[in-house]
Amino acid sequence: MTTSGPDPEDLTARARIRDAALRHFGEHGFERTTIRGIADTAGVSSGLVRHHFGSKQELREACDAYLTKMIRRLNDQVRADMTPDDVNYIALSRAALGPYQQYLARALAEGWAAPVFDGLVEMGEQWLEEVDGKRPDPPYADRRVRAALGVAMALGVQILHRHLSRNMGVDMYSPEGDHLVARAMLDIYSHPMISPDEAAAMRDALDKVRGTSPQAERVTALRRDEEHDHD
Amino acid sequence: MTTSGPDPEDLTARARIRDAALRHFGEHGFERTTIRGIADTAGVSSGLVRHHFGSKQELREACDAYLTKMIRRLNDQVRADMTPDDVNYIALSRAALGPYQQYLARALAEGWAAPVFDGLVEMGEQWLEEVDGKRPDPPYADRRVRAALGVAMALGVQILHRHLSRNMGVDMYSPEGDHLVARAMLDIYSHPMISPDEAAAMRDALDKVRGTSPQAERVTALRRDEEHDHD
DNA sequence: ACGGCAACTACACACGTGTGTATGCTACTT
DNA sequence: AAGTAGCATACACACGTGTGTAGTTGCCGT
Repeated sequence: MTTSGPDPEDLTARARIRDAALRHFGEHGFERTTIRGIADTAGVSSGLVRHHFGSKQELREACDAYLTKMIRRLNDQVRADMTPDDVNYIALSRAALGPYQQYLARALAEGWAAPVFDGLVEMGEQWLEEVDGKRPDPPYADRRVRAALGVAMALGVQILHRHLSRNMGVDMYSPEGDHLVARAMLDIYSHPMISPDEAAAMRDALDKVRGTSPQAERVTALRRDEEHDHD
Repeated sequence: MTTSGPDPEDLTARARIRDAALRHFGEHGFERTTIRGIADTAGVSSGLVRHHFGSKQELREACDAYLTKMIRRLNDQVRADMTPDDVNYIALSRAALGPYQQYLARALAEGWAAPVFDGLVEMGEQWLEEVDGKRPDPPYADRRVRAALGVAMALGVQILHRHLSRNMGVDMYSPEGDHLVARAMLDIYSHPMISPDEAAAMRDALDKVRGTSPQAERVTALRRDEEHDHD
């Protein structure tokens, strides 16, 4: 559909604009991104951006829709040819999202791209459905909630990549950084951070107190302190 | 220091502005936040904001510094009176950050507030130092990297609270939502998502291939597909 | 060949917003 | 009582940026 661009090898202008928007939104966020900037990288005039996508808002929604479709396709594919020894579908997802990770992280952090998030949750849910069978004890919480939390945690790593890179000393997206992250993630995912008995105790405490906790006083005390010394 | 405001019960104007800025930045992000809006909620004129803090940028940095100091104090306190049965320092941190969670999440997602993040990593590192002793096997990765990843993951939940609330059906910051999240988090933290043997296999694979993986082809295939059907 | 439609551009407008400056006001000091 | 320093306000300017509109090119079907 649509006509071919000046060079058949190249993408159509509309696609180029979309890609440029993806990059700009991802790198600078929605607000700081200018339509003129997008048009510039796409090699078109700013008016054309408006011509194809009605407004800045609609352009972003188009980006979301594009990624949503991609996620859904990825979902189907994973669901289709998932083999037992191919457990680290996480790595596959990350690789597939590839250049759009940045945009995805930004958009999600800004509260948008809901369908994308939900798609990921759906994937996580399917995965949990399979994994839950191997568990001896029943899960504490609803599967969807756990899936959503898992997705949010995984995305947190992407969103905060700057801070992570700084703390690691190497860029997270460089080969070394990626390797480092993968190793650490593997370690985290394969080891419980809380022992079963501790967890049980905390669960009891959680279901019991529910309202005011002994920590509340401490917190308020902390905040009172801080008000005294000069800002 | 500084003079007392019109009402000694109230905070000084400077503090009120800072708090208002914290709220505005947290709710709407840096770009969408206007100085006039902050001044409005603080009950002062926009000029006064500029008078106290030089510019919008400096105001944000002041907010960061304020939170950094608070985090550091929290760090010290936790380090001081941490008792064995008081493992869930996470809940304490969350409670202490309280109304600033929103700001923190936004600022970190936008790449700022580096000292705050580093402070949290430091706390996580200390905690890991204690926990690592109980482990039978040596960790796969550097402690700081694991701490940083843990912090990023925990913060991801805060940053993506909107999406989580939507998927849970209740507001994450409501009592019910908080309870739900706490339960699920407890479940996640107390159960490894990957079994030890799987982890070992994946670790071997990870250290081995390193370069091109069999997934690469699949991914490119995925992306090729998507280029054909009309946008 | 020609009309029409879509792709694309250039230009201008309106508005929000950060920032600068001049001015009034209050409270404390000597 | 007067002066002075800090607190607070109002007003105006400059600039970026989203959006609207008119105009131009080029391709395709009849």
